[in-house]
Amino acid sequence: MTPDQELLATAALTSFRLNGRFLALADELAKPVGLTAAWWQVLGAVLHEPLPVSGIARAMGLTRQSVQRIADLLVDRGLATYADNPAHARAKLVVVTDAGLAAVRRIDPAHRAAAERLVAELGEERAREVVGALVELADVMERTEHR
Amino acid sequence: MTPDQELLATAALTSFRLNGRFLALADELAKPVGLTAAWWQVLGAVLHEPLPVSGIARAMGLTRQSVQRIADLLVDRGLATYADNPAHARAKLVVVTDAGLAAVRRIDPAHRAAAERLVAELGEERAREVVGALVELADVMERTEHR
DNA sequence: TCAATCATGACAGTTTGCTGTCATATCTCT
DNA sequence: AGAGATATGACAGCAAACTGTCATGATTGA
Repeated sequence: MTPDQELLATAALTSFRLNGRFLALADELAKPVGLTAAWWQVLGAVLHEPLPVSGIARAMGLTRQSVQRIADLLVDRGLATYADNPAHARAKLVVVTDAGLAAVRRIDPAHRAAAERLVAELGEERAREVVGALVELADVMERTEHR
Repeated sequence: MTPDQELLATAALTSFRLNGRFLALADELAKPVGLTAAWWQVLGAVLHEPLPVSGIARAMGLTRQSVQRIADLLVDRGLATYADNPAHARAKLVVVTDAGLAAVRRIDPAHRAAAERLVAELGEERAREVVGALVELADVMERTEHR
């Protein structure tokens, strides 16, 4: 493999590892509150502004169908509801309910603790650099692969 | 959310996005050769040295069961075989066959092109920094969360 | 205006990875 | 040597994301 290929391979394999760790952490944080990582993620996407399913999917880089499944489950559990969308008859808005908001709020202390642990480990400044690099890579991947 | 929480949330969401992009890219590269991203990954893990299923799982940060499933499929398709492991009666070694090696080799040109595109986009030096940051973050996550 | 195109949700089926459990092989320690 | 701990594979079931397809609501352009 060329050096460039090695770099890409390392990036990909590391991204897979990292994804696994973040998923595990999210599940760990969400579980005590009765949520899964996916549920938390969808709830988080509509905390500040209600969005239709397809909008959530776009924001998270997932397919409509995946998000639809989760959204239906959330509504079923009373953590979210579907509200009429003035701009679109079929695309109802996913809105967090009080119960959903309360659940997300209960994750907060553990979430904060985990965040502080991570930042402490890397140092404030390095932590920002590292996350910045992550964002830059994701942006480039999205721009590059889309065509 | 505290600034630390925001940073963790950004890192996690970006990691999910990035994971999706790398997966899509890997599938795109592997598909013309009749492989999936997961198959390619497992084959790649045993290209240089045969490993038992559990060893592959450890190397990739996955569970034994996931890898076992893929390995069985690979053997079924003749891309790998199970060889006796002198060190362990039950833990057979996964070995790439000629067909498996040929498949991986056929991915090479597209793999190289994709790698060059990515590095060109970021610049040689920045690309290394970014991947370094990714590795550092993954390492910290693994060290931090494991207890 | 209205026909063609696009966006959205619903439904079905597939893939991949996970957890849990069991039986057995290997290793460790006294 | 042998008991307990650990590693491994097999099997079953579940969660989450994907692709494909269809019907219908929105948008756009001639």
